[in-house]
Amino acid sequence: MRKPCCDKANINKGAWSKQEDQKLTDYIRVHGEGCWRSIPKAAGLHRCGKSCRLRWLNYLRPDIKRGIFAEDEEDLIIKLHALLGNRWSLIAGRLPGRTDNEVKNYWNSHIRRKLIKMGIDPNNHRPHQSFSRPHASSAEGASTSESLNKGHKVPVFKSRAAATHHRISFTKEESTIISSPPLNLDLTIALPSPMIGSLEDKAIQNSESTKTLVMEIDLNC
DNA sequence: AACGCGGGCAACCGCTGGCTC
DNA sequence: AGAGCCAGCGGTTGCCCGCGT
Repeated sequence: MRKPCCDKANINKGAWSKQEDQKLTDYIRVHGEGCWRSIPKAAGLHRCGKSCRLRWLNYLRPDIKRGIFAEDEEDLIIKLHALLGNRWSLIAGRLPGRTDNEVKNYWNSHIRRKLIKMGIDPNNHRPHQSFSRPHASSAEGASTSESLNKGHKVPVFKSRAAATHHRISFTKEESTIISSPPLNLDLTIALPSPMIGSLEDKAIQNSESTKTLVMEIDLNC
């Protein structure tokens, strides 16, 4: 049995006060991030380290972009979700100033609903009734990280892409998936391709190497 | 005006994987 | 080799607010 990450008796929970935010911000400005476990004590906060980390990363960091998502950001999230599944931190990494929590919330509250309305299964980005793989169809409602994170979903639809170039760095794994059949980005139905299966396998084989490749992708396709 | 309901968001919880000893 | 620690991640929860009745 693992020890709790902190002494729960002396720990504040719930919403952060302005004073707490200030203490954490001041501390990190002076000492920088890192060693979250020791930060609460050092900063004079009655919070657990995890809570401090979350507050900083999702709310207090100076480079966070807040407010509504632009259309091109939304398009990018959809495309990346088709590629990466529920790997929110990876998706957020491609959206400067956005946090994984924000992206996740936005997906669950806006995009997911929107896709369902359009008759697209948000879990596999395919139309609801057809072409659903057995393991994917079970994901309706509660999708498990197992089904989404480990199995790579292949992009089979496209949004009305904002006609912009995005300079994004991808891991080898991601770029393997991207590199061949070109992203069908028009919310149209793509027939399952044997090519795609082999690419998925290839991607999994390559996943050991996380060496990042920097590539330009043209989202106009 | 009061109430219920649903959406949005911040925060928590528990698991995982990497690292160290 | 394996046990323990830690940061990071994704899923889930709970609160708040706006809207409809």
